[in-house]
Amino acid sequence: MENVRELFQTMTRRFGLLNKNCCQIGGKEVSLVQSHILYEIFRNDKPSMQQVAETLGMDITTFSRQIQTLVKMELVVKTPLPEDRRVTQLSLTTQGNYVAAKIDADMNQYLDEVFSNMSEFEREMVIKSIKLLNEAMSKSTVCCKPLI
Amino acid sequence: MENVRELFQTMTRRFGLLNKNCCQIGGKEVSLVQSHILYEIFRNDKPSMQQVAETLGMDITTFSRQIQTLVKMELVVKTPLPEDRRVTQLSLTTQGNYVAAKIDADMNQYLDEVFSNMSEFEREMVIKSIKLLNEAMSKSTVCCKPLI
DNA sequence: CCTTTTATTTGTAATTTACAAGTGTTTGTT
DNA sequence: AACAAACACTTGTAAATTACAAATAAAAGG
Repeated sequence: MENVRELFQTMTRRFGLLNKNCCQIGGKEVSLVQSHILYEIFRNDKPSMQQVAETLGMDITTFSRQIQTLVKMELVVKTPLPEDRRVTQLSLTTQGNYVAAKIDADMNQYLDEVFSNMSEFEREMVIKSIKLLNEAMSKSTVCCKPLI
Repeated sequence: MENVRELFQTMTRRFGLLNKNCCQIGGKEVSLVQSHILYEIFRNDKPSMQQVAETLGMDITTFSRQIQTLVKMELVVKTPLPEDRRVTQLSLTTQGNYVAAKIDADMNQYLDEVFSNMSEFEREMVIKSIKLLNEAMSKSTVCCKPLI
């Protein structure tokens, strides 16, 4: 069997590199971590700080500071949860939404381009595989539990 | 078509998380970036600074400082290339080799576990898909050129 | 030679990170 | 109701990581 780790290392590195470059939108410079945060707020409905921090595997104090930055950048808004005022709900501003959507679109465009180098059959196989992989990883006991 | 980006985002995040946790070996604490550097030196034969930095998409000055750290940790050795003394060849010390090999083994063990949740057929499909994906990404013009 | 290019390093300063300790809020116990 | 414990989040602080600009040192080109 070939070197499986190498395949994965190459793949994840390529995605990491991509993300690094694709986050300067409309005057706002967004870091890789910040784009991940925006993405999570984008796809969840008013998640709490803890929720997002845990999903991203970030230390909560680090996360707190990142959110402060994003609030200053006017991309994110914090509102206390009425039922439990310890909890902070996160949501995107109009601008934050725009930035998140733009990153999403760029990302999808890139993926489209990548897939354009494949046949229909291959494309479906790859997508099926990624799904399988995600499921299998979520079942693993080694580390990085499900988290979604 | 489903949300392809979401699949990829989840996948790469899971791998990122994994790497974060799997790098404390024999008294040495190795960061994610450092483990990537060790890996590249591990699998290439005496690569130059530039070579590795470019592969990892790192700024050369940042890379230079990381290498300084790894040299201090006695995991990496720098030797000037005789034919061109501007160039620095990188190699692993015995200890560096041990650390890199240990991370590699851990990583492979994790992947084995992940694959154990699949059938033989699925496993082959997934591996084939990752290969396809790497090829397709290397052909993309958007960003992050081949790099290997 | 002497200028230019190339590979790497340092000056500097901002950003990111995380441990420990703190604040404010809710829950549980009596 | 009162108080301790648990919880969600924030700050103090200090180290690690990052990257631009400028410096060094070696090779290549004219």
